[in-house]
Amino acid sequence: MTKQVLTIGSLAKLAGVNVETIRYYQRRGYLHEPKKPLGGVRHYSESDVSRIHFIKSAQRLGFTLEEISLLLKLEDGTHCVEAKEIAEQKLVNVRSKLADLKSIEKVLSGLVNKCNISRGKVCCPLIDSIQHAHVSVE
Amino acid sequence: MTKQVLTIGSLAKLAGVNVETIRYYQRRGYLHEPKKPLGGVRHYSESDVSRIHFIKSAQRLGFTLEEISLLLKLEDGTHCVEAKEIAEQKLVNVRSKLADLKSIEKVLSGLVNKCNISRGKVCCPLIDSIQHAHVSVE
DNA sequence: ATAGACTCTGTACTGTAGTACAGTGTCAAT
DNA sequence: ATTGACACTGTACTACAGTACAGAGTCTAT
Repeated sequence: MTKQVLTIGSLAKLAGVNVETIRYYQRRGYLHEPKKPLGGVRHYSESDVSRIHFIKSAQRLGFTLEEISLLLKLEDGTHCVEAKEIAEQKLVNVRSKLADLKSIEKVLSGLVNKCNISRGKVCCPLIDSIQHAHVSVE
Repeated sequence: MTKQVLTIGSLAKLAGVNVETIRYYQRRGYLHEPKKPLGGVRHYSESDVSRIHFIKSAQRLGFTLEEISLLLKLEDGTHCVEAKEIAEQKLVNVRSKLADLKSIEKVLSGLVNKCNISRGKVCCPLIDSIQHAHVSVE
């Protein structure tokens, strides 16, 4: 891969994001904004592509941009412990969401089933259940 | 339970929400706004408490307010099929989120583990992994 | 009658992660 | 030399689900 010089448009295409997203990341400080050569356009490089890939991968793992920006500050690789702590925290977080979703799934499929059972009745058991049951997710 | 007359404040307390939340629901049409007696304050009833409980329960099940408002329009219980369809759609949705979270969990715990293994090394395997692996959630 | 609590109305702000767009400038090809 | 495609700057808007607040009115207890 040659060390190509990229414009914001080609960077966006390579990284698979919108130009506006790049500008947004720059505004928020997640991505540096290269100096603009007088009367010209800014140049970007492969490392900007990597950085955006990093951000996008981390987002898919459920990190917020704020958390990702923390991780990016540890990027030099000498803050393993801190990075691990952030990831562990996130893991706890993900597991709790997972548990929530599991009980939601249970309740919802129960409701849908109830609906199947009482075909033909006038009163909707689903709405009724949400109405009166203390549907809880704990 | 006596048929008490409620002010917006006591309704809020009973339903466990903020006064502003009630006003917000009214603005969005999720809750009716009772006529105001000339120079007085609006009156609410138990049925408003139920409605808010319904909304809150449905939110815990992952419905958005928009979807809940659909369900509320079917409230009379004669639209069971429609309600069921909405719930089934939501179930599909929940299951897909569940699958996503499960793979996130897997990747994340893998990363945290990697970190445990390579104690003492300078380069952080977690950041490195997110950087180079094509961490994907599919 | 006056203080304090509550209500009403309307508008603006919050966070999260961007997207949209107007107006201007620059560049490359025809 | 002009057209078309980008780039730049700055601002405003989006969704979602509320929260906050100012300024006015009203109700209740003392």
